[in-house]
Amino acid sequence: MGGVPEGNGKVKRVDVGEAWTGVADCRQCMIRDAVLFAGLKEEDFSHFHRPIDQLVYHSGGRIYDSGDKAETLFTIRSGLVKLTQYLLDGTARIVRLLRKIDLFGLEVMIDDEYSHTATALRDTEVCRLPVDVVRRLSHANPLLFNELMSRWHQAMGTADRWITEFSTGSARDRVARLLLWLSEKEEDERCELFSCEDLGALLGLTTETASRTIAELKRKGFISEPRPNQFLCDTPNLRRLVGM
Amino acid sequence: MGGVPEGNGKVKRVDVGEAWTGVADCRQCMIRDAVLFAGLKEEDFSHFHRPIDQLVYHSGGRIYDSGDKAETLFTIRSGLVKLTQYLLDGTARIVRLLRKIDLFGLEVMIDDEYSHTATALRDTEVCRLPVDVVRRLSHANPLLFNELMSRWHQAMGTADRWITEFSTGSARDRVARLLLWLSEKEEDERCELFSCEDLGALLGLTTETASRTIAELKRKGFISEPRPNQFLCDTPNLRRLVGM
DNA sequence: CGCCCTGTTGATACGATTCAAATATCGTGG
DNA sequence: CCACGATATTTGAATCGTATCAACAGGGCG
Repeated sequence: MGGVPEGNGKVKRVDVGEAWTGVADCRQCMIRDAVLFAGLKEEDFSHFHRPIDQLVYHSGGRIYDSGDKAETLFTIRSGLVKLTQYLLDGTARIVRLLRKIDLFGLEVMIDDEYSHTATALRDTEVCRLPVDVVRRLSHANPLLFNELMSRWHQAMGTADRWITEFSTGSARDRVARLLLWLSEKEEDERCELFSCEDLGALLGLTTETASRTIAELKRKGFISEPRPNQFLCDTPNLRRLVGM
Repeated sequence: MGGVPEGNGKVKRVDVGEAWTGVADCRQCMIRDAVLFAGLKEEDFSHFHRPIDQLVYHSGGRIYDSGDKAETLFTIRSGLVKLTQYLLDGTARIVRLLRKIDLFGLEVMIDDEYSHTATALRDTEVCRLPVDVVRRLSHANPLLFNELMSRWHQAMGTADRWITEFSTGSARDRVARLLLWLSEKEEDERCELFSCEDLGALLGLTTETASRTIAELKRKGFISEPRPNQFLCDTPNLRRLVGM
């Protein structure tokens, strides 16, 4: 439950992969109000036959691969995770981006394998929830059941935004919408970006176009970069730019 | 429960909107094995305090609008329905296409308004399920609970395909993937298309490009049109074209 | 019959991709 | 700590594909 390594997006290590950082005490969880288990009653915790592991993945670390045998879902305590899907011709497309409090790997409730490849885009803290625990609890506890439904609903909403906002319109519009999306959940209007390759895979553009577009927005004053990979967004003007 | 009007995509009537065609007897439903209520036991049907209405919407008929107060979800008995989402600048994007057996309006389980605009693309038969019935049953019946989860999961999978297949690559690839998707669930390799405007809104293209691309595929022999709006797909070659 | 809507086709302009090269950055080992 | 090699980013120029604008054909409907 220690400090989160600063994810500045530039961290790249060879020892990618996970590091176990303890057993979660959900009863004491700092973000518990916001997470899946918010509605649990004291007695429910007795159903936890296995401990909930907490893990840290370094930037670039693979959390799971599409097709991997699935036994756990994940909730994010901090960081950023991408879900990637591959077309049969090899091209990759990032279909979702997940942040603090978000749940991913939900498909294990239904399926026995993951449907995407999940990768940490910054250093990321997650809790790993065994699917059988969640299944058992969701049958017993109507609140958790509703919370699960609600998560599915949320995920659908995000997927729809992906289609309408990040796959429609000019490169400039898409990048602008992404910047707005990224700064949406930040207190200030700051945001960090990730590699141009990822930007491209997310917006359906080439890395070159992504780079050029960022440069153009910087030149025109819509964003500034006081420190490397720390972008300040002129959100009102960005919003105007995309007609929001 | 009568015959389904032939939806040839050319039918356009002024009297769009719904027509009540009877009360569904779910116990006797012909497609019951495949629908939401497949797992219900005899006793469960006693929970139906309100009848399940069956309706027909004509091609072009609006089923609900984004933001409408929501009290029912729908299941399709026959036909084709599009879900549209609008960007704030007015451009529309079709985010899903629903067919026989598909469920839509699932968001009412969580939300009190619909998140898309639903429109029949051909004459379409639906059953209208009151959300309170489904809610009550889903708490009582674990099979229905699972079925609901499974539907969310399915919907997510479709949304992801929308991103990777219908919003990525050249116009030709997108149209080809759509043709394959449409003929996927047909016995033969026949499929009907809809207006070029809808094609564009679905694939993120202009109507002109949609039209040109269809023409090109026809010229090159990937598809033929023996009767107006009855397309025969050379699926093996289409598949090769998009690298599947 | 003429109007409106949809689909089709053509010419042109714009924007994104592609290929190539230069530059900047990171991680490594000397 | 610095220098190096590998990797990512940036920029340029040419090409390709799609959007745009405009004109026209056909069908349904008043």
